[in-house]
Amino acid sequence: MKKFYPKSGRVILHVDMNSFFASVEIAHDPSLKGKPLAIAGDAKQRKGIIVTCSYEAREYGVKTTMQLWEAKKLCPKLIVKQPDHERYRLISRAIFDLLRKYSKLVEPVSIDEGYVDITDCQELGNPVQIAEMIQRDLLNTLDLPCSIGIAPNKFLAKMASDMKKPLGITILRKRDIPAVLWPLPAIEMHGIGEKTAEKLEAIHVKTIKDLAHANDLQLQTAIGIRGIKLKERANGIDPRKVDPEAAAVNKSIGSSITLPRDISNQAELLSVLEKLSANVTARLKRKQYVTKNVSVMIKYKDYETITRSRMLDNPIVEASDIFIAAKSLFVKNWNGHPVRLLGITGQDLLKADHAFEQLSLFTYEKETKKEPLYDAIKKMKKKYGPSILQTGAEASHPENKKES
DNA sequence: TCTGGGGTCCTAGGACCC
DNA sequence: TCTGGGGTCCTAGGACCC
Repeated sequence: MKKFYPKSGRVILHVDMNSFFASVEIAHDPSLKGKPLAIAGDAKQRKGIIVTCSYEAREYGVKTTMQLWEAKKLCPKLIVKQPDHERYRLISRAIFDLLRKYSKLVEPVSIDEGYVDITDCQELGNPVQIAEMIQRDLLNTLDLPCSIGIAPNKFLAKMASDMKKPLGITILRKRDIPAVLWPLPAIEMHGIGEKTAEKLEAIHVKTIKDLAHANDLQLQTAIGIRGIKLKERANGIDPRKVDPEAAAVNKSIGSSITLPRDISNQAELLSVLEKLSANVTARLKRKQYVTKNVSVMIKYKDYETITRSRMLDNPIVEASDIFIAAKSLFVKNWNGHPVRLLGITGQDLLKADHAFEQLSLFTYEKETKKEPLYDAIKKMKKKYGPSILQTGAEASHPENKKES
């Protein structure tokens, strides 16, 4: 069989679900098939923006982040559904399970896209055949369309999956770069947004080709060290590995809400913070994290936004602890003006079992010197749940030894 | 009648230490 | 008697992505 790539090269797929939320709703309720459908929040709650929409809706000019009223003006027959994130998460899990049937090297990037390294999957077929199988499989078993990019690295695979939608399969080889990638405007590149595009424009970098050939020093002056990385990518260089573990680890977990109306009453705002604390706590616990840093975000009526954070002496996870930290940050930094949005984020996360090691040391040595270590451990278990791993100290306690 | 909510990564400046 | 140089940690904000 002919090889698509030299033996030394990698073969990476980027699988990108097409208008994911809308497609899930259509799969769930086939009567929506072929109709203009948009997923949007409740306009009365000031959340009326289009999150995703079906391709039929796109034909009317409906786009993501558009105001709902605007979309309805463009497409009066637009069907609108509120997002059902629970369902999307469930389906997402099924998608990645399906991908892992083809290769263990699957790295979810977001709820609806991920990379698959199929370098060592030759026995399944050539790369295009594998992509076709995956695409068919997703369509047959979950009724969901996707686009797939095939390339020797992540960046090119990502760019490739974007080129044909819906239900596309696109190969982007290194030798295709000058003809296929370089003519695109720089802002089309993954990693370049509006601001960066403007700065690049100022040094006459308008296309990906311009970026690929740009002067290093000029680039660095214009957009910093990132510029060099982006230039490498523009030249088709991207050594990042497909890392199945990467997505398994959270760096932060937060919860925020745009209030139904602007609020300047402190008691009301604090009660919102309390709910946010409970939400963050629930999610930290579900994923077995504790946090060493709490940050509060306040967006005022005029969209001015501040974030204030603080490192904590001890990692925490209880809603009451998070609320205390958030409240003190809020009270100290709120300027009294009407608030549009509040958010709380736990940053510097630790896995609860790992945090426990730190905590026991800290607590034992600094706070509860008198307390026997195994009593401290019992408290920790009560606080963080039975999921906490046994430690050497606990295992060696007489009470735990009689079985051995 | 003002773009939601979930994230990641990077940078710059100050504090502090050696 | 004006004071170098390096390193780490922490905080705030910016940019980007889906």
